This record gives sequence, structure tokens and C-alpha cells, in this order.
Amino acid sequence: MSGSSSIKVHHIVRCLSGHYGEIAWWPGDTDEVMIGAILTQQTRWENVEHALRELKRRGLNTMLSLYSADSHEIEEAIRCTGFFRIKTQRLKSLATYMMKSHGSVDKMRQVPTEALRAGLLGVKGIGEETADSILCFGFLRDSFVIDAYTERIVRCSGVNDKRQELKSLFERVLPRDQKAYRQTHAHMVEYAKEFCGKKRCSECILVNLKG
DNA sequence: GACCAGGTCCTTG
DNA sequence: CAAGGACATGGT
Repeated sequence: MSGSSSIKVHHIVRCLSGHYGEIAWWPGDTDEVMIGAILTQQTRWENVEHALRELKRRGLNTMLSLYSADSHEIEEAIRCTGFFRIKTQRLKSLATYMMKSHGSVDKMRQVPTEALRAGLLGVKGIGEETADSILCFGFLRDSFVIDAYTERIVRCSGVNDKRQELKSLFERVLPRDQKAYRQTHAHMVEYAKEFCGKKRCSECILVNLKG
């Protein structure tokens, strides 16, 4: 919470940026980011990609189409992502929120970030990480995503704040550049997958990537 | 077969 | 509030 944590986070961000540079992350239009954000919950991205292709093949890759789609068909398309029944409900809930509260995805673009975030969090099945993913990657807002990986990485450096604290910490440290928000999150995931196996996280970032 | 994956919700203590 | 279980398929 103090300056010490800010410096550590700043250092991590700089190290990762220097190590990975600019990388492509989470392509897709706003609808597909919203869908992918739900599908990727506790699931590998490769499985999500497969499901997204399957949805697209059936013309179910938009909020509008999901709104009126047959739930069983959605379930079939996203089965490979696991939790497919509950995720189908969540997609339906998000599509319903979009329709009832805004009328279209384009209308959502006009909503201020905080209001949109509150609306998304009101949807059952959308928590902080999913909401921030949608805001950051789908609507290009300055809302940093804290996931399990990010939490694990900063913990290796002795930053033990909880997710809500981490979010504001990162948002204080990062430049006011939306692209930096996206890149930094991408770097966190990339690094964690490479070095932070659950078993031995002892080799922390400061060791693997010497500042 | 065991264990984990870019979470979230619900129930208990 | 913290902890534990449920949701489910696919890869190592």
C-alpha cells in the first residue's frame, strides 16, 4: 500500500515490458471479447478459441444472436471449455443485460467506464476479473485486469495486497495509456505461464528477468 | 489416475 | 471476512 509496493510493481512492469516487448493479445471485436471473457473463466485459452470458432460457425458469435439462441445449441458449441451449462447461462445473462439495459453493444460504448463496470458486475456470473477484461479489451477502457497470475507474480516480490488493492495500485503505477493496460496484462499471463508453475514459484521475476 | 486451467457463486464457521 | 465445494472438459 505504500511506496514500496508501487516501486516493486513498477519494476515488474518494466521488466516484463522489456523482456516481451509488444505482443498480440486478445484479438476480436467487442462481442467476441465479451463472449471469450466468460468462456475463459478457469479454462485454457486454446479451448476458448475452439469454442469461439464453433459459435461463429453457427452464427452465434454476437450478443444479439446469443440473446435469442437456443441454449442447447450454445451448450454444444462451448462444451470444450468446461462448465458449459453454467457458462451458457452466463452468456445468456450478459446478452440479456446488453439488450434490456442498453439495446445494443454500440450503445454500451457511450456508457462511462464506472457505470458500465457496475452494470457488468450486476450480471450473475460476471465478477471483477471478467468485468475488467471486457472493459479493458472489449471497450478499450482504462480498467486494469487482476487475475490469479498477476496476484501470484507480485506476491513473489512480497506484495501481498488483495485484488482490489492491486487493481488501484497498478492503475496508479501504469501510464495513462490504454494500450499499456492491455500489454501489461498480457505480459503477466505470458510470464506466469512460463515461470510460475504452481509447485515452485520460488524463482521469482527478479531472478528470471534481472531488472 | 491425479492435478490444473486467464473465475464466480453459494454456503459455513 | 476466510475457506471450501460445485461447476466440467481437456491437456500433461
